[in-house]
Amino acid sequence: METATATLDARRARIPIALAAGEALSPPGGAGRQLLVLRKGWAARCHRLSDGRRQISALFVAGDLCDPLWLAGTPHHTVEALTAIEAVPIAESELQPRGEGPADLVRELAADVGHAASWTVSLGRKSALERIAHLFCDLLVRLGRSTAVGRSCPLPLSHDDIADATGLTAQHVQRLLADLSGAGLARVARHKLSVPDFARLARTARFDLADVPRRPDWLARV
Amino acid sequence: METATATLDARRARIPIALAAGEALSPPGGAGRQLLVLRKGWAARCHRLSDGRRQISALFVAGDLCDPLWLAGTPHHTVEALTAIEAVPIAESELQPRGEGPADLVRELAADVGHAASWTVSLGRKSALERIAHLFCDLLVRLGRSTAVGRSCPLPLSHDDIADATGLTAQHVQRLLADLSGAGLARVARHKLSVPDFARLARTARFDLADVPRRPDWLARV
DNA sequence: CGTGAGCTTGAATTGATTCAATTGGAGTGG
DNA sequence: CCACTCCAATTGAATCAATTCAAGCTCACG
Repeated sequence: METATATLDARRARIPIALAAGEALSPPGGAGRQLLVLRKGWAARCHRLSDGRRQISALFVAGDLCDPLWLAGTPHHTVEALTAIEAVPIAESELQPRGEGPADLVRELAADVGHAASWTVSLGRKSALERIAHLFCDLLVRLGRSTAVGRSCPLPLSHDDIADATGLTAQHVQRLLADLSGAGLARVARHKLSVPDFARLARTARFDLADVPRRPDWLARV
Repeated sequence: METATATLDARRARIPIALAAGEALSPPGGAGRQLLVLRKGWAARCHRLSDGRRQISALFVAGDLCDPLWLAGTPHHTVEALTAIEAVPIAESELQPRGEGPADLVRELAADVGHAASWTVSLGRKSALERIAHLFCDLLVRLGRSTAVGRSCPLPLSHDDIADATGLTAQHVQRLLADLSGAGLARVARHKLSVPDFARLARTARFDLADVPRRPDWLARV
């Protein structure tokens, strides 16, 4: 009983980490390997080639476990805050399944593998327009804005960010955003994404809902 | 003591699954979720878009855990044998960390996420030539053929397969293989890949060894 | 042998990039 | 309140990488 209370207190005492846009996130130190649970803001996992080309391989939004890749060993990438960030550290040991706990880190990571695979499909076989539409669908779903008919969500991404996530150039992104807007599929203005008809956007993106990992409840409670 | 022996016997009694080239692998039934450890042959995780476009998001070779994605839930992809296959089932429970066991499935999956990210970078930001070179480097390393200077490995992939893994067309793959061969970087003939100078190929591919998951020892012992 | 899948080659086309300005908007300081 | 700056967004033109379409070719296998 005392131990349980102590643990609870320790959790309540968890100190949030705050970062400004542009700063880099790194695995918090402390006993054992640690990850972050993103509370507020957006972050991106960035990879840079020797000649400067950049690719974003994952976007993190509030509620996401960040960064699963830190569990694999020496990171060869950076995680950059795209907006002001607030995050709380969580030890790997707290994420392991134990006793009655539903802490299914394995399922979470497997879902991440699936999510990464769907980006692979997008980058490998979809047209530029489909890729951007796919990205928007993915984000709407993950932000929990996909159940209503008229949908919108914040989109604190520059054209450069979108380009680096979709493997395009910022100029081409700009042209395609104009196309999407003209077709009434999606409109981006002032860091806000509006999608009048999600199903139609999903169809043009050939987007599959099953590819997006649903967030496990236990993560929100740590 | 008796329990340990029984477990050992059960493991020895594990019945290998054999499949011919072209057949589809599926998660073996039985108590609990099960995966396969590939013993012989090659397989590919394939995704198909509604209009027929195909993307390969992972290649599996002997020793690989196949398919981690089965742990995530309803699979929305297929795993196809590219050659004749031999594989043994393994229960998820056997892969969980327990007591003294080093069965670190979490680390394994995290490494898979990293591996997927490196494909994302490849597809998103590398040229067609770099992508193919990247694929070859990746395979050489995973097949354990990367430590010598003159290297070669079996390559039971058609141009179509390579194209679907790299997001290109078979015709373009053909032209680039000719280029690679002409540049003395890699030669493919009769289902065999030969690389005279791995370091040079890795450099043109901007390939990073750290992106390739090293196979944990315990997997070979199940 | 004959046959067909996979490989090879060429020419025309397209989707996306690159380069080069120009415009717009938010923030700063006078 | 207005100039000034800076960065992001927009637009156009030229170029390029990769695709598409269309033949042939080769060779492993029945």
